[in-house]
Amino acid sequence: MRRLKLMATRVEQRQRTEARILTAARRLFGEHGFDRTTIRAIATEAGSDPGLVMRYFGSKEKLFAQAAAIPADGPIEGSPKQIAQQLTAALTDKLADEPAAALAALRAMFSYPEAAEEVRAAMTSQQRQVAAHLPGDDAVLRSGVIGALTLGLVISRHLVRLDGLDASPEELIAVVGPLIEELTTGA
Amino acid sequence: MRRLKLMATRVEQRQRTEARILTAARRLFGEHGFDRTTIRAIATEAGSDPGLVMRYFGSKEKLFAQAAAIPADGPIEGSPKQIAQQLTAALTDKLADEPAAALAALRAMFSYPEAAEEVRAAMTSQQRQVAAHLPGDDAVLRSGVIGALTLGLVISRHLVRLDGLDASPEELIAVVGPLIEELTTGA
DNA sequence: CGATTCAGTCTACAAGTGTTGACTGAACGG
DNA sequence: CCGTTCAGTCAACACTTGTAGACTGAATCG
Repeated sequence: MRRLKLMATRVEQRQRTEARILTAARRLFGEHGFDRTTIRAIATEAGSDPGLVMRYFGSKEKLFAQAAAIPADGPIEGSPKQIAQQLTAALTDKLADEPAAALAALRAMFSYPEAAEEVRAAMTSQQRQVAAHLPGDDAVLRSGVIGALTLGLVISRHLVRLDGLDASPEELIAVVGPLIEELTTGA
Repeated sequence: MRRLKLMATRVEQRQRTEARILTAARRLFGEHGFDRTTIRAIATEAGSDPGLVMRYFGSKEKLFAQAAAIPADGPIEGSPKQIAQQLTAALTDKLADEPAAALAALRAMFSYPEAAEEVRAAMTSQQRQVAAHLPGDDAVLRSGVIGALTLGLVISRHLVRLDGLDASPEELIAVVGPLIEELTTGA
């Protein structure tokens, strides 16, 4: 083994660098949005080079697509009350920590059309699943309101940092949970 | 009167041109956000010239500040139920038409810090007013949720154009109204 | 070991940006 | 009527951006 302990094999090195770039990209896209985040800034934060970022990810748009993929929620099924519980649990997660990738997508959504489509697709898909299991002829509308409420809460807490929403996730759920249950059952 | 009927006095001409620029700015800022809207595009849409836009408004940021001012809602007062009614009425307006200025502020909010502060200020001010009139020791939290719900609905309807929220304002209010009343009274 | 691949660096370019300043002609005020 | 003001136009600037390509040296492989 001629290799020093600080060195690594090429594939390891490549993976590490790509990972560092992706992490930096998520953080910066999430903090400043798509347009205000430059390839140069990402490269600097990752301790790398703009040219390398381009070679590894092809373009700024492709890098964003990889960095800002929205993690899908689990499947939705069961009775309205069970669905309410699943939605509430998912919301608790979203309120608890700040998923950098989703934040990047959310922040970019309003200035970068592709990101808007990403968010739209994620919300529409979930909404359809939910609506299919709800009673009442306004099920689609009610599930849409659930989506809007969720979106508003996440944005208000993580992006706007609205006063009053900086409570613990449990306190928030104590207030919002009943609303969601009401929306699912249609009372 | 030497002046032709198509011509106008200087102040008239100036006011007209400024108005055309502001209208164009609102539309483009609202549609594409702050960064992706160029002074050149605004000038072209207004049938004017970039240099003129600069001379009249000083800078792109100042133009945005004038174009994207958020109209304040009326004062909030009365019993919780009255407040719920006032909030619901204000929400109906926001859902009915698309106020170009507010949309511009909303869309820019996530990539342009000054716009975020504008939205934050508007929401915080309203939230404080509301919370002061609500019962319960979680009044601040509940009024925050009202703000988040409102924000989520406006964004989902006008910016994301989520399926299911394209109902008439009355249908939407029929679903959301009870939630707001519940949040104000604290049931 | 010798040839090749490839991670990483550096420089340069073409396009687009906000912004400035000079210029033109018509409206204005005395 | 003449000098001044000012709306509107045009061309250029300084700068930043994404991106491409040449180059270097170490890891890889037969």
